[in-house]
Amino acid sequence: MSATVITMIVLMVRWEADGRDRLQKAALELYTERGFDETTVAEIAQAAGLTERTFFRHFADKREVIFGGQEAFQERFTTDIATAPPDAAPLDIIGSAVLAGSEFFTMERRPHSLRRQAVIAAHPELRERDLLKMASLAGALADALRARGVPEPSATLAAESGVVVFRVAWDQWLTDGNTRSLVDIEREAFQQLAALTERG
Amino acid sequence: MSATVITMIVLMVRWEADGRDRLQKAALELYTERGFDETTVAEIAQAAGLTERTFFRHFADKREVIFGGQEAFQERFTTDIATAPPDAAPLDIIGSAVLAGSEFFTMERRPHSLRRQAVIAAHPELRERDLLKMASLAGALADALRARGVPEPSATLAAESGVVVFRVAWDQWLTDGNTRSLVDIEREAFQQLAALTERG
DNA sequence: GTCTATAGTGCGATAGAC
DNA sequence: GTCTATCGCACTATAGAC
Repeated sequence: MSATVITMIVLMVRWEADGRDRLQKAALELYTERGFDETTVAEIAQAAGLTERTFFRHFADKREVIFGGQEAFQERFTTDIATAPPDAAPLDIIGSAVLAGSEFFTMERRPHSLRRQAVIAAHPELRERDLLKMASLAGALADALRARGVPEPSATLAAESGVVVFRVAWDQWLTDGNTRSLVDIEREAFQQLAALTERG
Repeated sequence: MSATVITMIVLMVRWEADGRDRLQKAALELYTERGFDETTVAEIAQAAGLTERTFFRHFADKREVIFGGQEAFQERFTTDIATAPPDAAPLDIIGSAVLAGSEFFTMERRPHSLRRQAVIAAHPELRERDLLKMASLAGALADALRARGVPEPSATLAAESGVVVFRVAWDQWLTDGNTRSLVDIEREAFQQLAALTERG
């Protein structure tokens, strides 16, 4: 057994587990049970065995604790864009990127996503933050397109359209009783987007 | 002259002008000069000759003061949707709605929009709120489409796409040195959106 | 119009890892 | 010595309750 492993075990006894993780779990639980406004940061910290001050070392504010791992999330969507075929249409590049990023959200992850989404939907403050995260994703997608030479405003239009499809598909995926995979729903949504210019 | 009119005049003398309006003007000025975080609600209220308590009677929070008149804004976009031709494509209906709502923003209004936008862009808290307002507009547009019988998810996809075009065009409209009208830029952006499926 | 809870910040101290 | 995670205390401002 290496010294590092021993150290980790010692730390886990002292700190039980990664503080950040514990804070996120405690927050989701408390926000679900009592609601966002009725939960204080002190309560979350206490439930995680930490202090209020430590909470704010990990998360800039009370909302942010629900949106952990945004960097990893964003990276799943953007990594493949640089290596897409050089002559591909902007919306096709974005389509592949959205599908690639969404593969992570398997059916096993659906219950957790559902719990998280319920909390977000119930609190405008969290909905706001969610929209900002989606805007950040759109920005990252647009950046990746521009790096490939796609000019403005096409890059932004394609990126934002991709995020729209993701959000619409996401909501459908989490709809009561749904059994279809997220990528499946997204494929259909991209087709419906293209069909929008046809007469109804 | 009715008693109500006399009362209104007396009140206007007593309050100098509409309090809500003065608070908005003072807030925009202070947010521009000092920044959002460095400005307290007490300072805004004082600049408007009112108390802190009165500020919160008019606006739910410190951000909301920048987003006055959202209802009127939203209505300009949604009113014409019900009377659009019955066989029109969803995205064409939305296109007309966005252009109709945008006509309000003439070149004379551009300087004010520019000042407002600069403050919003500089402060993530305000950007968040702006995104929520845009989401609200998208929701209203989708509602209007559904009322016409456009099914989901087409209604939401079309509405969200329209708001994407509006936002992209809005940014271009406020770009340094721009002389084109907002609706002009939007017309082009809708075409570019349709062209997104073509190979680049 | 006054009172109060709590979100969020600044600065400093402690303690362990390396 | 540095770096990182934690806690402690004092403080202000927002926002809501009374």
